[in-house]
Amino acid sequence: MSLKFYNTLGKKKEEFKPVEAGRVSMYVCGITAYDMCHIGHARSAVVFDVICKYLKYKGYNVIYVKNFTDIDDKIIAKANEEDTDIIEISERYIKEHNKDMDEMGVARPSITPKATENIKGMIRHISTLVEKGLAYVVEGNVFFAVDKFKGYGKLSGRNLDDMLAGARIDINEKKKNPLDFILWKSARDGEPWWDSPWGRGRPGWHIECSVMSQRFLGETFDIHGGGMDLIFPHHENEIAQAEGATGKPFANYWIHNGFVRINKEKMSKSLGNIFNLREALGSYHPEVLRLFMLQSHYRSPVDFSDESLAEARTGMERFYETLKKIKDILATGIDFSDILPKNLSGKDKDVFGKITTLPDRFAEAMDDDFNTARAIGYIFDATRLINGYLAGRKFAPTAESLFVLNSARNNVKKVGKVLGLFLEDPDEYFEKDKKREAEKQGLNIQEINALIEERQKARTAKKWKKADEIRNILAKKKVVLKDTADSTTWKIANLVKNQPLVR
RNA sequence: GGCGGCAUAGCCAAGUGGCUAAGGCAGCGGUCUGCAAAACCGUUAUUCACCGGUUCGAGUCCGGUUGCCGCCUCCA
Repeated sequence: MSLKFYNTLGKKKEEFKPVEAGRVSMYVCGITAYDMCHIGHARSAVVFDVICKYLKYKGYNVIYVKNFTDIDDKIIAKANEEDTDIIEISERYIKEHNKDMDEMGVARPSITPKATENIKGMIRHISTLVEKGLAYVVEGNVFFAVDKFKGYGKLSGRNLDDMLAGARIDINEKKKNPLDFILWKSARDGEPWWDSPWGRGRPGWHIECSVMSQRFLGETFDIHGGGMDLIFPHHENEIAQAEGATGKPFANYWIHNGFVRINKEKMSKSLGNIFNLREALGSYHPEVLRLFMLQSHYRSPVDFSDESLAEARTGMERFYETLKKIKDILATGIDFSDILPKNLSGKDKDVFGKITTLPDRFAEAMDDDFNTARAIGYIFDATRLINGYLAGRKFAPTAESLFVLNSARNNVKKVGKVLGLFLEDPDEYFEKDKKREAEKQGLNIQEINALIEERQKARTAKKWKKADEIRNILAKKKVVLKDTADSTTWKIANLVKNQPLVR
């Protein structure tokens, strides 16, 4: 099967052909380290995490580079505010970023370069552009001359004339063309600086990505990614810088993820609706957040709300309920090590046959522009199949059925791993969920357990009235009980609108 | 002003020329259960914003209309 995905450069889905067979080189624009991550950073990270994991799942050897921007106006401003230096600021937020992303189940990229570790490379690159006549120096600043690079605009689908006609370009006296962008900024007082052929200064924003990607991946590499907002000007400028210097194609494929909205509004600082990732992780299991994000296509906008996240929690519960049932049945310890697929018959054979197609269906969906939404649909199908098998009157734990359930679980977990889902032990998952929800809704777990214990006594004595009374008390607190023959488990129902997403 | 995207059931959401328009949530009916919960079964879009066109055939392609959104300034 061949992988196709949407290439922003060609504006259509294209078959993926790596530069070097069996290897994929991928660069994604990371964060500017000056503040805590929000849910939008998380979406981008999850999207490219899944893409990277899927490429590996397909057998590619993937080198994934994601940078940290650690020199920038906002970092400098923050450092001044706190009377410290940019290193301390960027190191702090890189640490926080890593902490959050680790919790989100985002695997660390192969290489995470920082801009300040690549200044020499940037200076060399800028020098090349100046030598080639693509850049010019004005009072210690170096600008890229946009009209000297004929491909300018090919990624974002613009042309210079149209852009010049646009009203919102800041006029900088030093620029020959208002669309020219800065490669090297001369240092102002109190700013960090590096020596360069043009005097003391620091790099412009775009140059770092051209230089760091090519340093680790070569002049031409496979995939370059980032958020949709980066298409213009950032990625357009990266192409101009890189191809201008080398004369060779830069990245062959460009992938851009869609944006996050909060209650149907754009998430932005001015609207004050930034959904902080640390807070999100306090309110929702990371896999709930991932499931929600991955149920939409990566290029579509995704709209966070407490309702939509509550729905995702319900969905995640469904998966883990099934995984829990399988776990419990497997715990009976019946030995199924001698069972072969050809020994199966009837329902066992039927379910086994269907469940083993899951990885193929998963790959079919993922090969089509990383269609995680469709892939998740197939996992829901598989879940219903397993639950139906388990709920059937004829179901009994036998060597054959344990063999089938074990295969089912392996298949679900195999594809789940690519999406970063079902990584938790089911009992762990529900324990964590209870704790998190109890805290969110101000409930005391000890109290709940005490009431359940009291009710259990009533139940064994068949005092149903008393048992129902306690059920009702708990129901008012959104505690839902689940009775089995000799015990009771519980969970907390979704309580939407109690907890505003963004305060 | 320029460039681009989206519009599919109550809600979310797949679907990019052709078998019955995935899947989830919510709802309803049933099975199971002391009662519940979960699960399962059944049910919920003759129709894909609207109007034309291309085609044997369109949610899917083309043109237009309406509505929503993003980028063009730092932004994932």
